[in-house]
Amino acid sequence: MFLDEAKRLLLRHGYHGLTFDRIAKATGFSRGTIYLHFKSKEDIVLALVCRGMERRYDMIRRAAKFHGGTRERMQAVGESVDLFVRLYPDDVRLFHLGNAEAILQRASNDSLRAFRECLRRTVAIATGIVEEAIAKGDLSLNDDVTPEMITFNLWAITELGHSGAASWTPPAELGITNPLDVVNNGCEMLCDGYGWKPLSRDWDYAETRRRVRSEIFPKESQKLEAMRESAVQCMPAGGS
Amino acid sequence: MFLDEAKRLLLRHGYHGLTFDRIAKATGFSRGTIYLHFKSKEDIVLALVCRGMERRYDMIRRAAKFHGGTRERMQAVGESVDLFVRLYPDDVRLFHLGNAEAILQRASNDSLRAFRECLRRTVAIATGIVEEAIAKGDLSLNDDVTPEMITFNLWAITELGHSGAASWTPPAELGITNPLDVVNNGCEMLCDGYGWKPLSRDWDYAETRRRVRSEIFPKESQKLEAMRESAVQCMPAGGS
DNA sequence: GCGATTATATGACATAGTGTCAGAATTTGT
DNA sequence: ACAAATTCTGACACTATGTCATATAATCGC
Repeated sequence: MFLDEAKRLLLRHGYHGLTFDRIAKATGFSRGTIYLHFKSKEDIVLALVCRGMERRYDMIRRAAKFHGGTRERMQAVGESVDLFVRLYPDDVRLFHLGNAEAILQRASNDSLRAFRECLRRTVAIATGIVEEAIAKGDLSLNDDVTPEMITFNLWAITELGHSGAASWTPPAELGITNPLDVVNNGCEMLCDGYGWKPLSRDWDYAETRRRVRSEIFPKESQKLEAMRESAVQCMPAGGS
Repeated sequence: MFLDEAKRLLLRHGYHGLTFDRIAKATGFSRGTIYLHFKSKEDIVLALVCRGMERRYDMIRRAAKFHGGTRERMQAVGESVDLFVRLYPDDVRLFHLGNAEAILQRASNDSLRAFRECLRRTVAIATGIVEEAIAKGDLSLNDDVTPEMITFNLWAITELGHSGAASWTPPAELGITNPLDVVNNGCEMLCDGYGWKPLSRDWDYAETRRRVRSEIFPKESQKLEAMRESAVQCMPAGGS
């Protein structure tokens, strides 16, 4: 498929290295043919982003069904994203790459709509959990605070942390050694700040995360373990 | 200057609308001349971003000197960024536009270094305040939490909130009506979560923000007021 | 099986932007 | 007033884009 080849080229050569000519050469079709499927190269990039976001959405949706308290379920959502980032770092890089004006400006309306729709659905899951927490009394907000605000802030920490993990400007260069831990800690502290019960000091959320992995994502966790092992075998003495 | 014209074109026509030809036409110089100053159009964009970031850095530095407790000073930093976003929304849009692989991939090493250096300096101010808070006992962190982590999470909320405010994908489309309030609330709750004293329930941080405005940014606040008034006069009945 | 219709694929063409460089124009120093 | 240094130019070679008349292949009715 065109998309797979485009993804390969994009990851290998970066945005400016992805051209219709190259995709044509690599797939054996002519340039004109590819134009029948995609309006522009930016359209291809956004299509790739959408494909990855749908996969992430599926994982988040599964996580949201975790059997536990509302804050545990939000934690499960966080854990699913963590897992996604570890399993598909390439997709995370694409998310960041695609979320730029240079791309969105030229993408087709259809792709753009699909993209936004997927984002909306994804965020809605989190907001649903917040609303449930309010309904159940685990969380109570001031009048000027909406459930969407909590989602947005959790989302910001998560998104920027993971973007940075994969490709952001000064990666771990200054102070941040493990972005995934930072994200987790930030979300936990933010929920504590909002007084979302049970607070982190009253509950072992690390244990919750382990349960999420074993109960909801056994296959994914296993795959991750396999990846880790093969990575260790590839470079046993550590990098530079 | 080339940069001013480039900024105008970039804001009006977007990334793909900015070309050397247009800058040349608009400034009266030839294309070749502009190439003597900038390696590529991406280099121009990054130079614009740097210019704006230096301005923001200056405001943040001034804010960090606010006379008050450590958490108040962090609040002052947040307020300075809030002010910056309101005063120079165009620059915020450029930050977001420039922070993309499509740009960074092609920028010159010099610009890139300047860009990172400015970011580092800016973030360092915040981290310094966190460290001082720890030293003074206003804040105490678990062993596995570093000052940089707090900075990073505050930064994530701020950056993404403001990016969204100016140009991000689903703007206020779903749930978020005033991104600046969201950012402020998120930072406050995050600090509360970390237990940074005095907690928001024990201190009137809205009053602190007012003091920051009048004591450190009187001119800027006045300018903002003037902008608000002229905006009201331009469209007195409100938009669609 | 066969002609007709529809879907899919092609590559040459016109257009637009990039980056370079030998040499022209201008400024500066004396 | 003249040479040296600086600044600027626009034509050139190149790469990529997006389009479209035409060719090829698949599908369908019979």
